[in-house]
Amino acid sequence: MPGPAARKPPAEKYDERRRALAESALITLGELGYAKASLREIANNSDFSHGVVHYYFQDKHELIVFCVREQKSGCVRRYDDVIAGSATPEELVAGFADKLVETLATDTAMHRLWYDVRTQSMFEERLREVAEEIDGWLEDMVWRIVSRYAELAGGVPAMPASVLYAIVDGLFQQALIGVSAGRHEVLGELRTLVHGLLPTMITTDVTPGVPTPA
Amino acid sequence: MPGPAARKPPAEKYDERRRALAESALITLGELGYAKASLREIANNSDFSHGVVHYYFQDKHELIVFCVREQKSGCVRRYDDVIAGSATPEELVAGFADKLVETLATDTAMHRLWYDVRTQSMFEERLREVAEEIDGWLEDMVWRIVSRYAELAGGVPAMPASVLYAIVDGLFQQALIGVSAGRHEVLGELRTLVHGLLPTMITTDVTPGVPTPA
DNA sequence: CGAAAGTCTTGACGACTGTCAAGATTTCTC
DNA sequence: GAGAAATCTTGACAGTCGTCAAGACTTTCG
Repeated sequence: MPGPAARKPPAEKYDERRRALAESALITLGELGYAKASLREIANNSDFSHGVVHYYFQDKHELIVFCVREQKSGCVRRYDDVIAGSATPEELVAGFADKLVETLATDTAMHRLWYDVRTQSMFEERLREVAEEIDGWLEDMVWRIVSRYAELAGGVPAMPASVLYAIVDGLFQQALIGVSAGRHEVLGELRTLVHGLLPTMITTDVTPGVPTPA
Repeated sequence: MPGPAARKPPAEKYDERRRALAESALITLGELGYAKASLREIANNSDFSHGVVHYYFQDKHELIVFCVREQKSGCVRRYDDVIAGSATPEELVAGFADKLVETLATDTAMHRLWYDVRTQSMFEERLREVAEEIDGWLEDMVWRIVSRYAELAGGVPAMPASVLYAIVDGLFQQALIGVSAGRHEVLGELRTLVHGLLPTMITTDVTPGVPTPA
């Protein structure tokens, strides 16, 4: 009985191939989006045939969820270097802004796909789990950035993590829409914006910030 | 030659029916989203048959664009009453927060659809025009709110319109995701958040805000 | 009333979708 | 190298989709 179950030879070979298929799929997914990326189109832009998907994945849904989770998992990790490598608040904010702008310009299609999946999760229950998981990763990432920034600047975050993330996400998404529409000047604007915004996200004296709800 | 061209009898009858069809379509569109709402499903949830769509609209795309533009056009207008009816900054911010929360709870499906269309506009060029148009409406709306708030409070907006909109939109979208997932407590949190956030969006003294990019 | 214009329903079309089974091909093991 | 296991290809399946044409029904108007 062939299939994904009962792996005998080094199961890593299987996982490796699985990952390779997912990486190929990401190209088409990022280009066409969740709804319009068919398995045949995904296979055409890769070295696989359209039938092999069901050898490595149960169905299209499992493939896409795997792809997005894998891609976003690596994306979130990239910011840890910024935190670890910054000794001053100025360094940290510059590193953060640069990374944001860099990934926005480089991985445009991947970010499009993420927002697509998150939006579809409002219509499809099956996507809700992975969307909430990744949203959590991103919120934690923003929180780590702002927390460390506050620490270096001798203050504390002025807003709860969910609010910080919502603001950064709103700005990033608007910039992504701009880049997707060909307005590449938004890249520089986003960098300037982050430089100006981060100081307002912490409290260094008695100035009150946005109170936490509930 | 029957068809949308060459209207003789009161053309308003035609427009009226067109609008009625669009309003019915919004039900299904809001429930299933842009991609999964088929013309047959749209017709099933209405008094029309699936073929009549091409009598009033050239194709599915034109129907959806018409639906979303019509819906959002009315949605944006609702905030003007808040501006006109508020005599103090506190009244304005309370009215704004209440309207946001109210429409979030009442028109959940419509907001889902809007974010869906805007996200799809990053993949489909044909959607870009209407998405940018509506984004402009919303940005103007937020700008009018904050401007009037600043005026009443004796200050000026601390950030450019695009940034104000991106922040409000980020918070609203995060709340929408929460409501769609059944976490209705985010409604109250959003209200509290807006109350705390609006004062930070204007400058009443020499405190500098976020500088405008470019 | 009756003809013409407007409105709508029905059914069909080709294209596309995810899925899967049958078998070809490759890789591994003894 | 033979046989077995793993991997992959191919082709077909049942469904769904947007579109449209043919004609039925309704309204308008002389």
